Amino acid sequence: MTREMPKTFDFAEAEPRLYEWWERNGWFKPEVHPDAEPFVISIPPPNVTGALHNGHAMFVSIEDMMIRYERMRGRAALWVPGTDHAGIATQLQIETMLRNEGTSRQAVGREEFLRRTWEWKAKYGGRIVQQLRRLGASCDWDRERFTLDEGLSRAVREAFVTLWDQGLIYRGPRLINWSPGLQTAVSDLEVERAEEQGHLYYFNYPVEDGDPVPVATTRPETILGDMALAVHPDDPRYQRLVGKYALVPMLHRRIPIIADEYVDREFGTGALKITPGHDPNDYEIAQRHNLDAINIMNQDATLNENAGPYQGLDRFDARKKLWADMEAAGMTIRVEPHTHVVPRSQRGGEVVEPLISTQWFVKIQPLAERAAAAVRDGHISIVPEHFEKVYFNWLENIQDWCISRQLWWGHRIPAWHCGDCGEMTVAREDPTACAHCGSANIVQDPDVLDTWFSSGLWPFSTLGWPDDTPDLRRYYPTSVMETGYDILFFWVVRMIMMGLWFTDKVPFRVVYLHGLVRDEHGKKMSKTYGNVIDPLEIIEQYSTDAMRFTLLTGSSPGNDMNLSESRIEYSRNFGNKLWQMSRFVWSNLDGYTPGPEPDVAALTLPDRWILSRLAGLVGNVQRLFDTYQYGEAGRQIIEFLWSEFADWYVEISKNALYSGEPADRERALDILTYVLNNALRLLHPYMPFITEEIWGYLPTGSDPLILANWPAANERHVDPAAEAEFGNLMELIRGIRNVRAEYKVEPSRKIGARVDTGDHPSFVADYGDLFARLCNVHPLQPLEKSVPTPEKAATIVAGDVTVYLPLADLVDLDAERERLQRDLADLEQQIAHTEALLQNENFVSRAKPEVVQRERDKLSTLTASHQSVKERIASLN
RNA sequence: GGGUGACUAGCUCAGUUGGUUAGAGCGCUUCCCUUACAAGGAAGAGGUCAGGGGUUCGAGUCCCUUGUCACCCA
Repeated sequence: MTREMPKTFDFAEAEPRLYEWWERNGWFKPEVHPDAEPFVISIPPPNVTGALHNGHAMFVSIEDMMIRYERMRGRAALWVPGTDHAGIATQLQIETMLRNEGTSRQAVGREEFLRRTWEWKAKYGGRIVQQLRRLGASCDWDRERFTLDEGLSRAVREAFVTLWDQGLIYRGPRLINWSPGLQTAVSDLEVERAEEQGHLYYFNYPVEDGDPVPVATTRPETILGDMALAVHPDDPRYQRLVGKYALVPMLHRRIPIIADEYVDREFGTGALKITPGHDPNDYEIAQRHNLDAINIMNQDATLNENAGPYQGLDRFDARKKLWADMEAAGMTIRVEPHTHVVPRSQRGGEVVEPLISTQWFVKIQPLAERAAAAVRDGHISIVPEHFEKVYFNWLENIQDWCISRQLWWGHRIPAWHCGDCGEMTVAREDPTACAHCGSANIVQDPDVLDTWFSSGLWPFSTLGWPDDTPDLRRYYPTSVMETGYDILFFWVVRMIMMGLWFTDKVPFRVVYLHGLVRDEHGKKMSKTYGNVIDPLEIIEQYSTDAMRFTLLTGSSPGNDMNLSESRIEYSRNFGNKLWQMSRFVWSNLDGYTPGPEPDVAALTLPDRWILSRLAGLVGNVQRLFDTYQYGEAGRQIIEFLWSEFADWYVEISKNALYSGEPADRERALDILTYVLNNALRLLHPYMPFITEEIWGYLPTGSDPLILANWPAANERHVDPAAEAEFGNLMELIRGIRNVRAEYKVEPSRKIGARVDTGDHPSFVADYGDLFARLCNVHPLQPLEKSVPTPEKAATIVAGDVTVYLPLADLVDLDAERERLQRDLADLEQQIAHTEALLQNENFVSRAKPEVVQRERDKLSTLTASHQSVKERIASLN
């Protein structure tokens, strides 16, 4: 070997270097396998001005693993990267910036505001993308897209105009969620509802020609918008009132008293004020009873002219003032503390007001039906499967989608209002005249589209749609959509709806959903708690590989993951272990040239054992990858490498390496490099950097690991007999170590060992050295059956092999008897269990033959051990 | 109110074709700086898999049910 392999892996130096090397050589591009079947993922586009968090780290880890795996399998793997303009989030950032400068978006105007936002994007837009690279993301950066770039904007227009032409987009006044702070409508999904401590206000509602009715409300200011009082039709308390009229407090507006089964007789006073303009349930009741709705609120949540004397007051001030006035008028009864559900904006956090506003909507039902069918008919499958139920449940109850936002940062709605005829012109190209009357007096609608409208087109717009591009033809539909379950409705469902609608194809065949990353005790990470783990800090301290491996092996599909630093440390430790075992192999390579694949016939038992275990591992990993169980696959790889390869095989190989026999050395190196080579390939999608670096030190040929072939299980290496026999050896060795520990034999003290080899006449010749190395014993001495067994010796039994450790000065015969009795009892219990199983005719006849055989084999081993232990105890008595 | 999931070792979690004596990390006990690795090695302790019922030769795993918790939707 020409290059010295350092004592430790300098990840901080190597990770950026390797990434740059891969990218420079074009290995992230699908063209490395020009004629292969494509495998495509569109990245969930992060907010263009955002900063990396654990959610990003999670999806990058999973998606990069999928991409690297498929690339190694020879597919034309394409991971399309990009970013999202994130309307509200970005606009908020710019507004904050302007506020800090002492100005505002209103003051600078729309054009200047957009200029500033693009400026900001140019400055910070690259940050998140650089951070994705730091995670090792093997995206094809030449295909990077941004939701507001020219091509994607055209896609948005195409989609909007198509839906409009199909009559699936309409504009009109509806009850929507209004965010007063952001001054925009938001969709149902962008509103978060949580229980909060508030008050329930009881008061007497005046009734025309009658006694007042007690009513309770949580939002007194909405009294000003009341359009009815409702009672339950079967409520004897209020039946006589139905058909009469009530008078709105302070405004004296006359409103009907109606009967509706929606009213809960148990809640409050059993009489319900109906405010259709400011409550979704009231809105529905009002529609049933043909009641009008009036809006009492301005866009900034102050009250408007419909609020009479309260016009101009902020909603919460109005609440106080109105209540004070009612109190003065003797109408109030009492105020109780009350827990109720408050809707808040997902972004701004302020209380969202339901109010009636003219907005643009997508008639969603036809799209939703196709989306549901695609999953129902198996054209798309969701992993884990139970999310399919969640998906259907949501689609069944779906409401029309409010797509207009009163923001400036986003795709402007391609609709022009005519100042002359009042008609609307919706067009792909900016029109100069009204399509209806030809007037040039047209003005574009000021609203922009919901960000999710453009993200809904992402899987095909990024590939060139609406143009019929080569990329679209080759790489669409994409293969897997991998993202967090928290945006299943926001994004995944909309991509499916829009994909089917505009391309007549599913946008992807598989939806893989991961869970949320929480802190080590399952709490949501938040700055206020101070429990945030910053992925970039983790990467700096522990390496990208450690971060990725932790996320990938610590999670299972659809389940939240608790991320703890101790787990990351463990991943780091494993990386070091991998480096060290590789370095050991490397340090023995001098003069070695890899021959053809190891010839099974010439191999020793440990060789056959490790190859068989490797073949089993590869088979298992394949099965697990096929079913998206990446976490379990990773755990099996680590287990194999650490607990089997390093702990056993590498140790054993030292005998062959240092024996002075060139053939032995050659053979051991064949196996060591073969196993390591395969393990590195299995591990590459999890820990791309350290595996690639190690690969470079081993005789692995000229290809980089990133382009190496994914391993296939070698059936010729499967050797159950070797596994069983070696398992027996392991049991003996562990037994000897155990005895040494129990009798407190100093680790450095070499002790004698005599062995009754049962049916293995060559046992001592074959495995003597192995025992000497692994449990520090003098060369094994065979013991003939006819010769009396050593007196003062500890005994270890495994199957028909018995090892005696003559520890005259240490062994206490009573203790030894007791120890053997424990073993015996344990064996008897197991024998009883196994015998019972085998005596059960149903088991023998109905269980799979291999299961029955396994039990039979086990019983015979147990019986042999039992026999030996019993004899030994007898001889000690 | 509708829906979904979770409950396994002290803590955090794996455990998907039902099949050895249920595993890991951290923590705990004892010992060891053995020439790849103390970010390590060796030996251990620790669980009636939330409770109950059922299907099955066999259940942590499938079904029903009760309880507790979490999340989503209204």
